[in-house]
Amino acid sequence: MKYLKIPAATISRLSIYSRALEELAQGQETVVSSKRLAEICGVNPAQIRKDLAYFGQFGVRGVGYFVKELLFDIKKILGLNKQWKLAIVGCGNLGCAVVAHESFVQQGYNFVCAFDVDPMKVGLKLATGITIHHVDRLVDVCRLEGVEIGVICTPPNSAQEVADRFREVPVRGILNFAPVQLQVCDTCRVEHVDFTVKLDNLAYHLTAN
Amino acid sequence: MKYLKIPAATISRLSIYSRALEELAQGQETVVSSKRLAEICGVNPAQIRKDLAYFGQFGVRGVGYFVKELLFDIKKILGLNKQWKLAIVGCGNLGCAVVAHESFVQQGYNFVCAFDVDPMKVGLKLATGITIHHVDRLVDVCRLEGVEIGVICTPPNSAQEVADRFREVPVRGILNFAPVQLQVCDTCRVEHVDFTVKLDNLAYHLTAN
DNA sequence: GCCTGTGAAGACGTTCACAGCA
DNA sequence: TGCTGTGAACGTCTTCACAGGC
Repeated sequence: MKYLKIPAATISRLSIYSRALEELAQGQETVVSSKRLAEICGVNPAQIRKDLAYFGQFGVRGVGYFVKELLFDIKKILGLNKQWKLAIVGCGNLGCAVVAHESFVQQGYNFVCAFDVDPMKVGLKLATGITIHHVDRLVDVCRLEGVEIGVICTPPNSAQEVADRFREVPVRGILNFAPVQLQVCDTCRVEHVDFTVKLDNLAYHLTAN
Repeated sequence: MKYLKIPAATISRLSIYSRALEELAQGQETVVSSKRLAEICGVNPAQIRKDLAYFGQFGVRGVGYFVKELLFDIKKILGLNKQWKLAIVGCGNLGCAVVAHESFVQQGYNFVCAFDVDPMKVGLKLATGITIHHVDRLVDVCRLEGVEIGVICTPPNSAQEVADRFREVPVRGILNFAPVQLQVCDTCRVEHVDFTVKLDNLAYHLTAN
């Protein structure tokens, strides 16, 4: 596996395919062609075959792909065949929404601890039962719990500080919801969920013509 | 303007540049070079110059760009020199977080109405003062308010239905937070904010080596 | 000397078209 | 016949390198 450089877009699409396959599996479908899957996901059939080809041969010529098998294989490629331990920082509406996000638990993403700066929130429990710690205890608690991925849902001006603490843990991956570019070291990967950029894209395209 | 096909990535970067310039302007900086701006945004300097070149000439050779002027120009390009009217559907944690998102108001994005299916929520007011309507009234209220962009924060299984209603309004842009591929007509543009895909990307890269 | 603006080169990703196989 | 797997063609985006101008 992974002999070649895999396009970033391929990984994102695998995630989409996995979601579509999950639907198909629930609908009792056993086989799917690249054409069919492509329609569901809104991509080119050749794209799907190429994406999969980076990782091996999963289909049967003249037939298609077995839904459950392919789903299993894609999840394995993505690293979803294990439980991930996550920490959330910032327990406002957004933080709560993220922790509660149903598809996360289902995919093996477990929030094992939560942090906030607000003394009023410290000690309270989130809906999932985890207790909110003060952000000053981030490094200790994350080490203790074996956190692998940090999620930042703080206001923009404290996001970098949080990232620095995550670095100290160390945490190897950060999902950042704050609208700022984070500075991190090479051993830490950041994925940025940026509402504003997406909205600006809409504004541009609705303005353009 | 817009003589050529503009790469989608260029538009997203303009949004990033605008954010960085906003920071610089607040820091009382009057001039910035493509090199400096590139460092802040984590891109190649030539990239910035190329991106801007699609829309005209904004800099001064030997000097750089005037921060405020460039900020103004980029905002105009993105269509942020007007107020946008948005509607939110789904007033759970995520919906509330989105409506309250500070940078939105600041950028001219105004939520003028809100909807939910839950009868317990209908009639309540959000923090910003807007009243929650039942989603059955979506088409009427959106027309009345002149909504231009719809934001979907519902669970995945009702997202398509909401998109269909938005189509009836009609709304020309949708920001979708639900983890499903929406089917819409050509005249409506969808931007998808997909947490799960981003997390899966992290999982993949933390697993890979 | 310094920094923008830009054609040309290069890297990258997607789509095509068909060989290979059930 | 039908659909996958894949080299080759194509198109797009990014980076380089330098001319142009302050």
